[in-house]
Amino acid sequence: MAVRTTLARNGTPRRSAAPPQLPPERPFDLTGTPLSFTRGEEIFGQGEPAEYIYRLISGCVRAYTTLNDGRRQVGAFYLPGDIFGLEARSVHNNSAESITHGVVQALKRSEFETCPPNDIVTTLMLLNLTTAELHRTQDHILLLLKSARERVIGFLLDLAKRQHNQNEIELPMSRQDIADYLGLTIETVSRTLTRLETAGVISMTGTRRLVLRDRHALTQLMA
Amino acid sequence: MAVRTTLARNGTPRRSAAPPQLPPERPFDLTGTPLSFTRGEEIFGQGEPAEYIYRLISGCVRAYTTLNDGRRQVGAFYLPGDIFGLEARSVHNNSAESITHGVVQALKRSEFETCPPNDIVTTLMLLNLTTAELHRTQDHILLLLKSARERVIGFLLDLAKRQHNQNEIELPMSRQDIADYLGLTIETVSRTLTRLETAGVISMTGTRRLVLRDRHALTQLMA
DNA sequence: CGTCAACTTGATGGGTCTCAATAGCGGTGG
DNA sequence: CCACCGCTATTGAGACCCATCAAGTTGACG
Repeated sequence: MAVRTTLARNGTPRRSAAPPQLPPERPFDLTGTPLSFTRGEEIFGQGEPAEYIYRLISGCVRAYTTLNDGRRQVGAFYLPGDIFGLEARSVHNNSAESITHGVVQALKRSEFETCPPNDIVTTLMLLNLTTAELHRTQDHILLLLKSARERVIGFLLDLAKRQHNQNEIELPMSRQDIADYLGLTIETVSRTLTRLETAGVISMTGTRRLVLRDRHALTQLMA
Repeated sequence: MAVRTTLARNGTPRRSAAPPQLPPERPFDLTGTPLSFTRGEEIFGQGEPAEYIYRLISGCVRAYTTLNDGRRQVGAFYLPGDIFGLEARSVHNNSAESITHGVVQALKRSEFETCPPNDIVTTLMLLNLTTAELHRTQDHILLLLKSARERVIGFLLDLAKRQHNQNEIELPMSRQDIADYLGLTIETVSRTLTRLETAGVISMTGTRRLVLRDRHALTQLMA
């Protein structure tokens, strides 16, 4: 079995902002207290009580699970505008870390989940968001069934769509992050990118930056 | 890439009971009109409007997605007591078929989702159920990352836990179903079961029936 | 007992992992 | 400004696991 991915990280710096103070009874249109995080900082950890839901304002966040054999599975990358932390009931079964410097808004669950008057509207919104997250996770499963090339292409196309659907893509995450998201090794990710570039369908304009040269060919290669 | 799993099934028999008539405004403790399904019958299909949520009374149900290349991914097996159809927003992105003869209760979403007085309590329950389904899906991803042996063992242990946690397991589903759930081929599933039996940790007491002989060893093999 | 589907078993090849070395990049200090 | 360092990414060679193709076996049912 595969045993090599990112093992337990060396140091996990702590939160860099004051604990959140949110105005009560205001759902997602609120301008809650922004929390600032730097590269590699943990936003919440596996096993911690799930008091908040988060909306990403800027930067990029990875949600991941650490397996008992030390491997890491990245469940999702979140980009500005995305809401995360929904998978939790009472405690988080995921960890979330900031990949870049970034800002998130935190929203206290207890303040709109249980009792009226916030009631139905917010809870239905939560339900919709959670259902959307469920869809994302199911799509992720479908990606994991495919070949390495298809996984990488699927990842790039998804990222392009979420980054204003342009052909220039920023990769805020490392190769290891991508590999752990796609269930591959960094070597396979790297090789696959090289082959795609050799084939002329993408161009690497930096290790964390690339251009989709031939979207039609890319979608063809997904078959 | 893998291209061989179950292709589009030959015939899909239609529903065998009258359209559901549910007493309005009663959530999950209701005794709704039971619908009867036979082996291979479709309960709902990809793309159909998602009017109902289902609770399985007896039998076994598979939820699956058909990919454009003809492959099939089984997302979940449901056993008596399980509630399914939650992944849908307006239309189903999954199909659900009865594997055995079975009975389900259907519950109309529109009757408790939108407006009071059913409001908060039922919607919160829906939210909890959907979150639980999200967890299941995330666990499924973790299973798909492992080796064939680990996937099969994980599948068996999960099934045992859900079947009153006894050591005798019924397999209501075919090898193809298991393979499509685990992202393997039927040959690999079959071989893996044979090897586990040779190793003495399980005993096949029929093609659809087996006994866990050594749970400790099985959990060890999961690492 | 014959037929068909489901399952098992075998031989082979390919895709990805593993191990290992090299190259590139960003930061820091002389 | 450049040399050095550490970390990340790339590239290569070999091994292994699982898919594929193909044949045989079992079981259900008329």
